[in-house]
Amino acid sequence: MESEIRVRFAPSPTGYLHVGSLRTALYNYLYARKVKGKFILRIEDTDQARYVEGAVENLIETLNQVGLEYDEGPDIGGNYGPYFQSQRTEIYGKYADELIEKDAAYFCFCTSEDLEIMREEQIAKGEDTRYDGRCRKLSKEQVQENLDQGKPYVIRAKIPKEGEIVFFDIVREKVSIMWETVDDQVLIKSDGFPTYHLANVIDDHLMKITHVIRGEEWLSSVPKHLFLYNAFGWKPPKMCHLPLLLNPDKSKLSKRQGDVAVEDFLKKGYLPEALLNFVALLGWHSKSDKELYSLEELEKEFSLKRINKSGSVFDIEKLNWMNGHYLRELESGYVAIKARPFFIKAGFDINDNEKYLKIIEVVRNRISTLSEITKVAAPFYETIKYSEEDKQIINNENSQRLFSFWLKNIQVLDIITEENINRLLKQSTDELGIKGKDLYFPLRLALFGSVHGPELPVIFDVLGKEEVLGRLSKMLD
RNA sequence: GUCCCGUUCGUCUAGUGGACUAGGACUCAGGAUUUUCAUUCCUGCAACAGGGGUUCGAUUCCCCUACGGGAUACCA
Repeated sequence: MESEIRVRFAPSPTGYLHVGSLRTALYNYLYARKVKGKFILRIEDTDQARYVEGAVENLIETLNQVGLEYDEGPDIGGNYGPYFQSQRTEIYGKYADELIEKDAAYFCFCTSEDLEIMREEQIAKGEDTRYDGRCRKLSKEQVQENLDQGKPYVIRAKIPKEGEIVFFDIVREKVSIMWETVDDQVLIKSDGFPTYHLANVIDDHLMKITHVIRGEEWLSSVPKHLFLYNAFGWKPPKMCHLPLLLNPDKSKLSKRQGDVAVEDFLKKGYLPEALLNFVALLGWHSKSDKELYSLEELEKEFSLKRINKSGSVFDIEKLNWMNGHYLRELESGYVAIKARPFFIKAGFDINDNEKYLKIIEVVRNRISTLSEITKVAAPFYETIKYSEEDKQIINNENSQRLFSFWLKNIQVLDIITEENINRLLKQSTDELGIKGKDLYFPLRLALFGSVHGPELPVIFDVLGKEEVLGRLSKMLD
């Protein structure tokens, strides 16, 4: 089992699942499934200041809703737990000590005020703002003395001052960075918690992670991480940095310019199938021109090698189209289930399941998100309100003759079939001399409240004889 | 500012030196189907950031410039 591929999705619980994170989670998931490896969820909650109540539950809930199942994680356990970093502080402390022993890290007693002053001086001199390493020079005795006095401290990485580090990223290929541009990163904060950089390296190693697949914003941190792997004598995982998701103005996708929370998309009536498919295409493309994929198909097709390098704009127009596509193509029973909350919220009585399913079938190809569905279905549930323009058509002499004719002829019918309707349509033309728009528009207006809309037999079928009669007779007032 | 990464139609992208009059998808425009609308189908508009090389030949390789983004925290 040494060769088993293990990847992880490691979000910090700051409130909700971001669509960019969804894409990262998806790629991790897909790669794991593709190579029959393991997909792990780990919560990076080392920042106590950013703790958000309920964020983890929310994150897990959203992941469940879109169907991204993980093999190990905080709520389901696994052999490499705990999966909350906040529950692993002792582990990090131990390894930090090891780093000190190996002279790969050092105690730093600078206060945030000290740092602030240092930074201002550097800016004034036009220098780069980096920790100047003053605490590196502290002797063992001085350090011990400070420690004994109970002075607050952090532990910093003792990053090399010269030379260059070259590493290979699956997406970026060769990347090289000069050590002198890398800061002496804080590893253990003064509250005793580790920073992301330390925790992530230790956990990835302990959890036997083989591939780190994450956003591009981490690319410049890789040297810090590689430094740690090297100091510990560990083999680093393969790196794979994903191109960023962008706002329409090409800046990093943010809340300010629209929805970014997956739960909000779900609430608005985007289907998991569409969300996943759409997001999969942001940065990845199969060899073929195929763009419509189910999760299962993606699991077979996906490959890290075909991830591209440049950031992608999150184009809501295409998402809308894709969502509409799934609304039309997926099994109608499934769409009916997904649509149910929207009908309930609109106050529509959907207890008549047969009618409800018929309506779903009618309206689902007229919308791109479920949030629009009740508006389209409303004429089937509510009393129709007419505009002045509508009333003109309704009160038109021909229209009135038409309504009387249909009322009379439908009353005598046992059941309304499509044949019946077509026959009456023909009779309307033959006997009343009404045809074309003069025929269809008034009828659709009477029964559906709009001159445009579904085919007449469909409307009759959904409404049923009694309701059709009721609506027709209302026209004669 | 510094470091790193990137740059093909408006957007998502195909393309790894000749098969490119640069292909697909979304959007948009036109048409067909339909009593209407929606769906569906067809057609069209639209791009290799710029400049130097390398080469018989560059979208493809190298360099420079421009532009964009990311990172520069005791946040992740």
